[in-house]
Amino acid sequence: MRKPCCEKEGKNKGAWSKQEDQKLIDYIRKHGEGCWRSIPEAAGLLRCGKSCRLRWVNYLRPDLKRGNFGEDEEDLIIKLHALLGNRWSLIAGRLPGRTDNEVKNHWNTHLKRRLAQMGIDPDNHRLGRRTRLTRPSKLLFVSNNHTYNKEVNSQAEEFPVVLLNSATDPEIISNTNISMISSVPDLNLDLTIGLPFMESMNQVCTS
DNA sequence: AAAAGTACCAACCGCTTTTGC
DNA sequence: AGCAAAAGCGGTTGGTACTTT
Repeated sequence: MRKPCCEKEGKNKGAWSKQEDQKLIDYIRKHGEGCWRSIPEAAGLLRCGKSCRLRWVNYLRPDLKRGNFGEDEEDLIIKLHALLGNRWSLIAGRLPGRTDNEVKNHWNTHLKRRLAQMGIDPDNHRLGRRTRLTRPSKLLFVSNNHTYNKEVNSQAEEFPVVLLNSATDPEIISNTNISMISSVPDLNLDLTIGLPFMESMNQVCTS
């Protein structure tokens, strides 16, 4: 049986009070983010270190943006999720002032549903069978170094970008009427993972 | 006006990874 | 190299606010 992360008897749980927040802020301003396990006692808090860290990282940090997500932020989350999956900390790292928890919550409550309504499977970012060929849409392919925009059906209806992340996706490309492939600004993602299907994408785009 | 349903998000839990000895 | 402790991460839960019936 795994030991609890810390001794929890006598510790507070649940929502943080204003006083607790202030104690943590004051302590970290004075001493910085040292050892989380020792912070509660040093700061005079009846919380475990883990809870303190979470409260600071997700809510109290001064560099947090808060508020609604902008369209550009949502686009970026969708793009990054297609590439990285549920790697929330990596995704949040690309969104200044946003936390992994915030990004995860926003994905689960807004973006996931939005994609599903568009007929896109939010888990793999692929169009569902029924919608694939019947709705005009704009597809965006992203690799480490390149992005490719593609309109399907040539009708200019504005759809948010769709990302494909599987080696089997070029099948979609060959089955649809590509009217235009154009380069869009590089995202400078600096990602280390490789996407094998991009080789065939390059062939499609240059032929 | 009240009850039921839904949406949102802060916080927790437990597993994995990293760090220090 | 191996172990334990600490930190980090992602999934899930629970409370609250809002909306619908």
